Amino acid sequence: MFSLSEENYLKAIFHLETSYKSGVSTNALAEEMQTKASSVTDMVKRLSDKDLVNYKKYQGVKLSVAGKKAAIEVIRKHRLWEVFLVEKLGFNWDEVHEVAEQLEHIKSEKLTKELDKFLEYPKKDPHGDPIPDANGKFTVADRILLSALKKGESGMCVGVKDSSVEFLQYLDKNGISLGKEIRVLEKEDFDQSMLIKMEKNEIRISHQISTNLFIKTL
Amino acid sequence: MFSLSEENYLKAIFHLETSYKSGVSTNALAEEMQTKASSVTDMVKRLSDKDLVNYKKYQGVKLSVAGKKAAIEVIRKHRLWEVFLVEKLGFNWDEVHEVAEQLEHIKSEKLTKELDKFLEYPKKDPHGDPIPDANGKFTVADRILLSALKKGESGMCVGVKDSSVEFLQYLDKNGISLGKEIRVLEKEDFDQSMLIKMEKNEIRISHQISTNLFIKTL
DNA sequence: AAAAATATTTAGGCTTACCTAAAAAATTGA
DNA sequence: TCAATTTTTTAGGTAAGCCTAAATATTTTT
Repeated sequence: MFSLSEENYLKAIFHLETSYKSGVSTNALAEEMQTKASSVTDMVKRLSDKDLVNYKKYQGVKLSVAGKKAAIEVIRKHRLWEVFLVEKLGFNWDEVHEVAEQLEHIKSEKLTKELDKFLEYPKKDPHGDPIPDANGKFTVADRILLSALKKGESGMCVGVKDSSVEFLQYLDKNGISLGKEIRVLEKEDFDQSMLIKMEKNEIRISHQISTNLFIKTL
Repeated sequence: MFSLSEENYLKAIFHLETSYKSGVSTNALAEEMQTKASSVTDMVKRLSDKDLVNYKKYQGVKLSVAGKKAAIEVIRKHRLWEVFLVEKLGFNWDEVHEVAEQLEHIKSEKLTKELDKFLEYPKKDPHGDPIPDANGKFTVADRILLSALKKGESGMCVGVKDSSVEFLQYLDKNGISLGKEIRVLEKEDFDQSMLIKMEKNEIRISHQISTNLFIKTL
């Protein structure tokens, strides 16, 4: 079994690997883990000794097959618990992350399996991210950023890229939630801000907002 | 907040205090924690520095008010999670302890509160132990050991003293579960073994069994 | 291509929570 | 009571996971 810290590193590497194709750099990992580069080098060596990552000095890390499996298992648990918190305990989507960060480390195959069943095998977490199945399989839905839509185009809001409390509360405040249809009424060339229409409301949003909302075109 | 290890020590001291009136001894704590006496001395000093226990060299430890509050909070979470596992996820009563040992350390007041509500404020865990309320209040039901019953007396099975997998599986195998009525048909003077009647069955049980079953006389 | 800047690793320390071995205190019992 | 036994504490060490500061690689800039 893996320690809490090891699991968090594996998860972080997994997330960073989607952006950094050729190995995750020490600094990027340090940033993600909110720690110092020297601590990262320390841990990366330990993970490498356990064959959870492939690491060559000065060249960043990549998850091994075993490391990827472990990372996906943690992510699966994280997202299942998020669904539990929202669907069963009435948490709001901006309140679940911190608690799920703890729950994701509980070690019990039976617990994960039964929780999955209890929740009726959900495919997405409350932020629209896919939940890996018991074999670690999951498909990233074909979705694009709202910022990629042109004036006049529309789609359905299906996920958030940033799951921070601040962003989620901004969305709540503006009535933006998953499943709603969005139409781009105007797009400003200067700062990429948009005027969008959701149900009856017209909202002006900045580029930072539109690059953190996933849309599925119909 | 307290570390996982600190919480486990507080819980252990709490449980031992019910037997050891005048301070829990270092060796007893070491036994309970499955560790060495020297490690206990180490930790007890740390807990004392944090005013969670009162400790004087060679005189054992007692929980302070703060320590007792923390211990009860952990026990409350442990027992709520046990109820969740049995009632919602279909675990058997012999499968919940190990997982609850992990879940009891999750830190989120909201989670505990909402879980309690979701479970409809249960008063007892699957082993018949009382669940402290949000203020740490709980009443130990008036219950006695089956071994205290005399020939011809009867009562309802309301709890187990030993929650080990082995004991619980023994009970399952013999059809003994909480809520059932037990009548003492015979009691052997020599070894204190008993012949008991439960529903239609007569079962012979050893003293070790009867001293681990709690009974409520009607 | 060399200098400057940046990224990464190494060296040495710290804390928590454990360990063994030895010392000291408390208890038991002859 | 005082010697033997048991209990508890102290001393010194270990591993994980973090830190700072210094050294070394790599990359960028000129």
